[in-house]
Amino acid sequence: MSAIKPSIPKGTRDFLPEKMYKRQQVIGTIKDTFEKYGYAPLETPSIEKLKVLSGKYGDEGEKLLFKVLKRGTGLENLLKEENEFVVSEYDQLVEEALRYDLTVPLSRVVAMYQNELTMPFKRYQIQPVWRADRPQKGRYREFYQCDIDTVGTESMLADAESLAIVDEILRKLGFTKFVIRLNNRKLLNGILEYSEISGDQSVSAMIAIDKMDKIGLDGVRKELEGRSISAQSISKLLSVMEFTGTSEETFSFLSKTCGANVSVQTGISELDEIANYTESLGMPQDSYKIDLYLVRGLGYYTGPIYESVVEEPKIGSLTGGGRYDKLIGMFSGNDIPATGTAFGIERIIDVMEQLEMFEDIKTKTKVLVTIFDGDSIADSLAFAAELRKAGIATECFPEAVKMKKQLSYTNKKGIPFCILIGPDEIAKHEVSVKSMDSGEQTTLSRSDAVSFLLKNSMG
RNA sequence: GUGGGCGUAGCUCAACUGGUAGAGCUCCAGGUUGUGGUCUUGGUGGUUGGGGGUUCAAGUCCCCUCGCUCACCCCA
Repeated sequence: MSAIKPSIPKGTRDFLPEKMYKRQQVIGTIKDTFEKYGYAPLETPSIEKLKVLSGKYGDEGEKLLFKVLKRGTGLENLLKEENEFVVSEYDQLVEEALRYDLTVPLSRVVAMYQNELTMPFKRYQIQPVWRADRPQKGRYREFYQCDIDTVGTESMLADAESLAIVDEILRKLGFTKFVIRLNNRKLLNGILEYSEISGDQSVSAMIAIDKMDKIGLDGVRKELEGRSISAQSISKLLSVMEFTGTSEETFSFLSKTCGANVSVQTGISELDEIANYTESLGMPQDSYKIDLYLVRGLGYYTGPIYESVVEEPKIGSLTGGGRYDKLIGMFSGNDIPATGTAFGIERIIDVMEQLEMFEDIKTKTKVLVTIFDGDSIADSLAFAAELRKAGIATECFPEAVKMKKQLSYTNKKGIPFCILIGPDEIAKHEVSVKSMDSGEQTTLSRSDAVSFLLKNSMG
């Protein structure tokens, strides 16, 4: 038998049980919090029409779409030499693609089911998404996203709630050193207008600004120069961007310098509103900071934007989101405002592993019932059933092999207790309970054993 | 798409300037036929990613190719 060398596609992973327990723990915490705030679950198909996805993620994002080859294109015939295969239209080859994020599918859903959904529509969605980029640390081709979004309200209260939820979840998971960077696309646009940067140049400038945390202020300056933005604009832009201070100080500085610009003014008041609401919601005010350098992609954001980052280990953002008031309109024809945030659970888990924030769970089984020999199978199975009836996670070894082997299994699986039922126990209608931790073993009546295990294996 | 690093047992890795492929862990069996985790003895396990070249001789040098990985771009 010559085996195929087993492997999985790059950027994908298998999640073995020990890892799944960690993932479930994180996802469970996130889901519980979402529901506590009134968000309802939604799932959408893995594949979407290419038309739905394309044009939403910018040029770079477009390249990263996993496209699905249409059936019956005749492309297979390319393998036959005599066949000449010509495609005149791209969509002859592809009409579907794998979901790239959860926001665009949501927008599609809202547009499709407008009359069925009660607005404002608050939903959460936890599903895998796919991106065809080169994997690297903290970056995969298939990964899960957890999104919450509020659709149908322009209120900054919805944005503030997103921030509060991010803060609450990160804390619940055990993060202490994180910060939510907060900015506003309107504010950014206004600052660029003030700096007399417009059109293609403003997109270009935003890319440069976004690199701040990687290349520093001088690096940004060089980037801007390299992108042929006038010296005058650069100095005007950086004179604003350079400012550091508290939220209030930043707001008043911006009002003073470029507050005449309408976008700047709107941006500031939106952020100011958010700040007030988060405070009322009881969110610690040092959890976030205004960060004028935050840009967040170039797709569909129109208002407040935010992402949360940890200082160590060095990895991209853990969560990210913002307001996108125009996206749904691309499907529905009329604009429907929306805001929301995505949790990068892969990164959250990676970081939690690196910081050793998990308690290791090897199994959830509390008791293993051994099988002494062929004659005792019925007794073992019956007692296992009794334990399960009492709510104790119990497994029965599936073969009447040597005790040594059954105990070794129990030990390796990390199951805390095992039950031995041999001829002696059966005769007296008893069972022996062995603690794998201490090695202590006692023989009890069956009902005593159940209550003993109930007491010692819970919690 | 661009640039670096690395591919040897299931896993982690050795093998001096080319000279008979090795160790630890895992796994299996025994020491202990009703008892794990420690200890101890033995055993299984390889076309050195693949192909070609140089050489008396290649894991080692050269070329090609595939794969993994890190960084850039971009992003969760």
